[in-house]
Amino acid sequence: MPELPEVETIVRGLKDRIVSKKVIKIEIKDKKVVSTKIKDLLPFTITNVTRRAKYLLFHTNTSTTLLCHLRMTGHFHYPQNKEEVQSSKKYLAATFTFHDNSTLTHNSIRRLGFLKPCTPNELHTLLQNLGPEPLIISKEEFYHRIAKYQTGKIKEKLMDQNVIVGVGNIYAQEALYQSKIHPAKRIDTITKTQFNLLHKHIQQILTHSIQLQGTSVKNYSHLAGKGGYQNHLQIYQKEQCPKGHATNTLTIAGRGTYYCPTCQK
DNA sequence: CAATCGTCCTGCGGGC
DNA sequence: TGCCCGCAGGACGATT
Repeated sequence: MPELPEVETIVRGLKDRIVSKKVIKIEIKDKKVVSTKIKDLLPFTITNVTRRAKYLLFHTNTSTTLLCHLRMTGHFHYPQNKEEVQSSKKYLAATFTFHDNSTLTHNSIRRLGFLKPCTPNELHTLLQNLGPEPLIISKEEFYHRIAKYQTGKIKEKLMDQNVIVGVGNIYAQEALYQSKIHPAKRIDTITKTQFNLLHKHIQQILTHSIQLQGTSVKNYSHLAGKGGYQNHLQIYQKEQCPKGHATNTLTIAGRGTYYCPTCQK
């Protein structure tokens, strides 16, 4: 469920807390989620934490970078007291101990994500097919990248990380609602004006959500608590749209999709 | 070539 | 009350 704003919030929180810290010990509890090869790097220093698409990158003072994808339910804890230490043990995948004795845990409920070391080549291979960042892409490039899939459904391509990154199920639905575009609308029936509107709304929604530290539905929380954008959702999991029309649901690319048949054409 | 399907995984909610 | 089933979904590989 973490999409761009949630991952960005987590990255900023980690950056503030662990950059320049030296990792002196790693305990791995879930080998499926956290690769034991990370231990080969010990000891190492975190030199930066960055985001690309929905991936988190932990840069180190070695040539190896730790790559993490949270998938649905991955999260991090940087506990500050005994109570937080206790809650960081739930769904624990790994604990990193720093030279100052503070700890960072990686946790995962559904265990679909991963955290693993990558050489520069491996990193390049894993990330090379990703589309452009939605907050940087121009409206012209946005149009051209999507418009070539003439027969596809618009929501499908908004969520396709090879077309444009960072937008997942929640923000795709919100952007389409605000742009008054039906999520299953064939791409070749969408006008240039509608594309421009969609581009604008995606940027506005993602920016607003980053300001509010993301959307907290179900399992997401950033390092300092819950986000605030869930209070601004207009269509996702709503029975009525903001104008009071009854919503419908349908499945697109295997994902539940809410839309307003009155507002979205 | 693009579109669709199955897979991974566990918590949760509905139904009986 | 308790159990079982199916759903939730991001990304990727296999299949159509």
